[in-house]
Amino acid sequence: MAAAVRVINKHGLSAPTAAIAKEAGVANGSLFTYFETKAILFNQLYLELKAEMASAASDGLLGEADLRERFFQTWSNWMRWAVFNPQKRWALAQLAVSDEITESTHALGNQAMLRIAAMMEQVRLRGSMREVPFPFVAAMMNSLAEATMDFMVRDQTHADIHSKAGFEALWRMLS
Amino acid sequence: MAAAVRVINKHGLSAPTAAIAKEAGVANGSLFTYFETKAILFNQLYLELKAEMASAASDGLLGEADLRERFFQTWSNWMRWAVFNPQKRWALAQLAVSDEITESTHALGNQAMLRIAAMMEQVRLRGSMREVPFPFVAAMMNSLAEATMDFMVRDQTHADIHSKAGFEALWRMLS
Amino acid sequence: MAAAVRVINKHGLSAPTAAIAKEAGVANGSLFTYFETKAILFNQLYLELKAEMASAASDGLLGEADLRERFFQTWSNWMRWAVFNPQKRWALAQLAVSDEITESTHALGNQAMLRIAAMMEQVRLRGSMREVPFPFVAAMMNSLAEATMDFMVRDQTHADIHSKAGFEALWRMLS
Amino acid sequence: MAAAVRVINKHGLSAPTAAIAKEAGVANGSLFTYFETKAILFNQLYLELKAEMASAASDGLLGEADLRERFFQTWSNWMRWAVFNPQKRWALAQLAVSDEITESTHALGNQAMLRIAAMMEQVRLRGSMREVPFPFVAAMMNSLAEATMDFMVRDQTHADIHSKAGFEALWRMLS
DNA sequence: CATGAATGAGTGTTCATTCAT
DNA sequence: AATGAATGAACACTCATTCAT
Repeated sequence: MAAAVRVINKHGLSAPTAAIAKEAGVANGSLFTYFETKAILFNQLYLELKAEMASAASDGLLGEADLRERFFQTWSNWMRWAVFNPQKRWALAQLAVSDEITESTHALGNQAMLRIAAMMEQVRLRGSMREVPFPFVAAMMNSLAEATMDFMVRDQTHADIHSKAGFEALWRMLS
Repeated sequence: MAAAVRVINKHGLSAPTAAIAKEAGVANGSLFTYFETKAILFNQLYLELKAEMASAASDGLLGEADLRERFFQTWSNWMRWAVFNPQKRWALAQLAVSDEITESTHALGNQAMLRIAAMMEQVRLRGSMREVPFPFVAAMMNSLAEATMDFMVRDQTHADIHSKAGFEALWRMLS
Repeated sequence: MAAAVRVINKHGLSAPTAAIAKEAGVANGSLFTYFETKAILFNQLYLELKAEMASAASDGLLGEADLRERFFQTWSNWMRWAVFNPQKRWALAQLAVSDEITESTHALGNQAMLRIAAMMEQVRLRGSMREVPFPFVAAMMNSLAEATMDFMVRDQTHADIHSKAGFEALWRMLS
Repeated sequence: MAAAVRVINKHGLSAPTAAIAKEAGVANGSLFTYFETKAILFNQLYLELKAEMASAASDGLLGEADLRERFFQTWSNWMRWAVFNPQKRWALAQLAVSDEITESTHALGNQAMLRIAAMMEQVRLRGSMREVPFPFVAAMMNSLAEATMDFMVRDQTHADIHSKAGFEALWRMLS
């Protein structure tokens, strides 16, 4: 998987399976012992990366803090993961838009984000977007997160400022 | 170009040039009379679609209305174009994330969005995001637009409601 | 023809007809008004270059001088032409080994060399190679000439010395 | 390699890799498992053929015989190889003038001829060409050999006579 | 289970030649 | 006669996948 991330960063999604195998230090064909298909490998990688990202976001949450604080901390974790794992993030972003990732994989991936989504849900239900369908709002949150990550990676010196700005924009949107 | 849009919707960006040529009703090699390279074709297509989208968004603007109204109308036009041209939008979205599209093409594409960006700028400068860099805010607007379009296309019955919800979320974010 | 020489020097014998036409300042298809086929163009070019080379070799011959002197002058002219027309010579050399040049073209090309051959013949008939078939000896002379030209072009500073050495080798061979 | 020789004889240097693969009884793409590139295949083939030719020439040399005899035997072997391997020789000749063969391959190829060259060198140093640069003389010897081979192949009935005539011409030239 | 050579369909691109204007 | 857009066969090379060892 780590090898796949590296090779995807070099070659995009057209990364040859042979290159991935080589990077992983196994033989050409061995890759297909573990993943019947390139598409299967990619779907699995997508889930793994999404899970890692979600888990990183939920890291070290203090239960007692108030909602905004906890939400912000989650958001910060999320953004930090992106900045410290640019290769993984890039691979994840590429996979997310690829048509190799099936509908059901996308659905499974969203489940990994459940804890973050739940937090957002609390904010949403008491704000202006209470009538807007949950998946729509979730998609918007995601898209703001993506935009923020992009900007943080591009301008790392002010990464924290951008992260904060992104969160505040999200919060305002949900309020 | 139209043929390319159709074939990209069928095959993704790995659409064979031969398929595009056939769809366009010309010979295999004729495609390369007009576009030296597949990448050149894609870059040009990206610009064309982006321009069409931007122009559709700016359509029939009433100069006298107040800012929010004019912004909303632009947004509505934008969203409507997406809903009525799902294939073009899909192709555009695919192209936007492709690494075949050069930096300079992206820059040129953004120029097409100048009028929309200018409108957003007016809102931004008098709101909470006045300190946030313009390109960051533009990226956020774009990402909200994308999310909204996705949702509208998926649930066309309530397209108008979603469009409105998307706009209001954007407005709140900028306020 | 001149255009063809230039383009052949750039691209070898796989020189696109389109490039030749462009270099000649005529349209793509016009080339085929004058030469039905690329092969026909090449055969004609071969003859033209060979004729030019032969004519250059025979230039300004003094009838009164003795055989060796006249032969040497011819040889010198020949070599000089090669050094001063490296592009033409290169094209001619390429064409000579190409399988696009027909047997009959080769035969015609040899006729252009008749005056040089005749001179060689005089030397041959009174020397050690009097029993060796004429075409064989002609081929040998030619091959020595080619080798000499190559060396002269590669080391132009001592072109004259190499030319002389080549001639003397030839003369010794024929003696 | 043998397949390549055969196909080059049929199609010239524009021999399709697919044809070579088929002739070799392997799949289209397998060829590229062994030779990354058509050019690499050709360079390698050139070296192999040149080495074979050189080795054939040096075959069964008697150390005791005098220089002229040994040189003649080498020459005879060389010529015999050409007559008995016309396809290989043709391929080698084509490759030698192709611009696919790199400078360094040519250099390596010449090393294969070292033993023959050394013998020639002995003759040269005691004869009229002692002042002429070695590579020039080597090129001349080669060109005479080529001319002789051509003639032998064309008129096989008198192959031996032509071979002898060629050698004597060379010897005279070097004397 | 691991290997890596073999496969062959598929791809972007080139180019000699044609032909309507 | 001149044009140059159109043609489509041809080609080198790639790569996911298989399978004998």
